[in-house]
This record gives sequence, C-alpha cells and structure tokens, in this order.
Amino acid sequence: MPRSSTAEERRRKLLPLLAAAFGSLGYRRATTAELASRCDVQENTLYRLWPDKKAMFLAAVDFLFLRRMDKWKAAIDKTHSEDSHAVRLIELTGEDLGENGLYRIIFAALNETDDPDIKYALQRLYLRYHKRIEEEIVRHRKLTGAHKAAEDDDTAWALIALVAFMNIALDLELMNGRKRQQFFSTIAIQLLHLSP
Amino acid sequence: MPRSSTAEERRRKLLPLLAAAFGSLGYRRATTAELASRCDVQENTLYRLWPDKKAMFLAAVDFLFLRRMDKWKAAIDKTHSEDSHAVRLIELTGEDLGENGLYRIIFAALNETDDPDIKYALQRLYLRYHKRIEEEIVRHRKLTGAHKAAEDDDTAWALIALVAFMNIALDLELMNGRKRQQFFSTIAIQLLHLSP
DNA sequence: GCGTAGTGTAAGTGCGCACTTACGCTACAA
DNA sequence: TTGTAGCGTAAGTGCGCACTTACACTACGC
Repeated sequence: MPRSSTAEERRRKLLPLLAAAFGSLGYRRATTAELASRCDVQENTLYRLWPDKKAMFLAAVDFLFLRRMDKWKAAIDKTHSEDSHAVRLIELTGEDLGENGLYRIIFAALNETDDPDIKYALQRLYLRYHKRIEEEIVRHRKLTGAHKAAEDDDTAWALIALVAFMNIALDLELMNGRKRQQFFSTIAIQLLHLSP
Repeated sequence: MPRSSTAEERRRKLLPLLAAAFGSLGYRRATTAELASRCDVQENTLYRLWPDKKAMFLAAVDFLFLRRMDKWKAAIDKTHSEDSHAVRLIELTGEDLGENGLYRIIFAALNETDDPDIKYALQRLYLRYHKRIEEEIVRHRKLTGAHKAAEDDDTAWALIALVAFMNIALDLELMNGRKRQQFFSTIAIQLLHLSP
C-alpha cells in the first residue's frame, strides 16, 4: 500500500479557508466551485476529503467555534488573576466582532435548520457557548459581589442574544462602529449588574 | 378597456398566504412552485402580480411587519391608559412568539443581505421597529419614574436583540417554552430597570 | 521494474428552480 | 356583436450548482 494518508493533514490545512469562505459568503453563495477556487484546488479534491458540502460546512462551524474559544483562552491568560474575565471578554467581543465569521456562519446555518444535522450542530454549539459564558458570569459575580438581577444562566443567554444582534446590526449597518460598541458595553455591564 | 383592474385586490388577498409560506419555509425553500401551490394559483399568476420572487418576498416582509404593528395597537388599545404599554407588549411578545413568522422571514432575509434591496428593506424595518419600541420605553419610564441604567434607545435595541434571540432559541429548541418565557420577562424587566 | 492507491485536471450530468411562452377562454366597453 | 385586456392552464427553457466520471500522472511497497 503506497503513500501514507495525508488526508487528515490536508483537511486541517483547508479548513481555515473553507471557514473563511462560508463565513463571508454564507451557505448558499458558497458554491462548491467557489469553495474550491478559494482553496486553490479542484472541486474534486474537496469531495475526496469530505463526503458532501454539508460536511464541509459543519466542519467549518466547528473549526470557527474552537478558534473563538482559543482566542478567549488566550485573552484570559493575559488578564491578571484578580481581574474580571467577563469584562475583558466583553471588551474583546466589542473589538473583533465579526472578524472571524463565526456569527455569519451561524446565521447562514439558521436558515438550514430543517436539516437535522445542522440543527443539532447549532444546538450543541450554543449550549457549549452558553455554558462557557455562564462560568465567567459566576466567577465575575463571586469576584465583585454584585447583586444579581437575574440568574446566571439567564444573564448568559442575554449576553449571547446581545452578541448575535450586534452582528445583525453590523451587517445591516444599523449603527456605526462607535455607537455599536458603546451600546454593547452599556447593556452588557447592565446585565452583569455592575454599576458603572 | 375591459374589466376593471382587480390586480391590487388579488395582491392583497394573496399576500397573507405568501407571507405564511415565506415565514415557514424561508426564502430558499419557498420555491415559486411551492408559493403558487400554497396560494392555489399557477406560478404564472404570481408573476403577473409581482415582477419577480424578490418582490413577492419584500411585499411579504412589509405585510408581516404592518400586521405586527396592528396587533400591538390592538393590544395597547385594550390596556388602561395609566398602565404600562411596555409591560403589556412584553407579555404579548412572550406569548405569541413566532406565531406570524415575522422573525423567520427576517432571518431568511438576513442571508440575502448581499442584495441591496433586501438589505435596505431590513434596515428600514429595524429602524421603524426600534423607533416604535423606544417610544414605549420613554412612556414607560416617564410613567414609572424608573431610574435609567441605559439610554432609551440602547434599551430599545437590547429588547430587539432579546426578541431576535428568543426566535433562535425557539427554532433550535434551546429552552422549553416555560423557561423561554421566564427568561424573556426577567431580562426585559431588568432592561427596563423596573425592580420586580 | 511493476502494480496499485492516491493526486491533478477537466469535462461531464442531471436536477431543481426562477422565470417565460403559448394559447384558448371570459367578461366587459363600445 | 365584436374586439381586446386580463385570466387559467400547462408546457417549456435555460442556467446554476452539487456532485461524478474519466484519465493520465506520480510516488511508494514489493
């Protein structure tokens, strides 16, 4: 049997490109021809690495989520241990909103929720996301002793809602960048119930 | 010239059906064949009433938005003048979330924002929506004398964000109905800064 | 060297769908 | 009654796109 399998490695190399393509084009406009061209390979090659377009999409979703979590981890590692992670993450989110296309890909996926695989993947993603945020809220509230206006898990969902809408606002140009950032931090802080 | 134009009337009759179809199927899955079948006419007939599928879609968006506003008006008219409209509208939103497909159609449209017409229509819709909500927040705060934790317009955007996410949560079954309603009212009240 | 698993390239293929054409029928204005 | 604008019905048409096939080439195990 000749040539050791390099498929896994090739998948890893192509994923960021696929993710970027899906992120900026959405599901529909990201045609297989376009994906191939952006990866600088033939369509054929993609189909040798993934069974179909949906699989490429799901792999991309997963990749972007994990990359986002890595970014959070890196940001937190640079924070002093006694500072609030939550506040740092809010700043971070305000800054590189939409940068890596995670939300655009999620919104693209939301239109495919009739497909059970896609729906399940999104569900899992949101639940993991929620869990991660709730952890930080708990930590934040313990640290600051802030009086809770809502349960931690409700606050976590509310922050997720806020971020989702920030991306809508970005896409639709509902507010300019400065305003959007001010809006986000005002409301996020209010939700954490930290008097300014 | 024979037969007086009934086109306008037919459009009015078909719009609710179109809107329902787009609302439950999204843009992509709402094929022209499917639309025609749900309206119980031939595709041809639709094309005699609107120039193309996009026009049908935009008309449906507009229709749903106006219907939602009518519903609000009706709800408010039934409220005692000294009661808070805002609280009544929050209850209402919690109850018939997703009922008329407005949000599903908006999410469908969000994937078509590369089309300037669709983007512009959404922009206009959100800005009108925001303006309407802000009015109620101003009224509410004047009425209750609640101390503001955020500007009225920020609070209005935050409520819009919340409702948008409620619909995501509904689609993805992130929470059950009871939980979702509890979450929404808790956070909405917190945003209005009315102590419970 | 030789056979085979995998690679690059390119030309299909078939289907779903937005949109069109064709044509006969109907109701109204003249 | 007759001409015409609009209606119903049904059969296209063409194109974009997910996915496939074909085939020559290459690297590796034997």
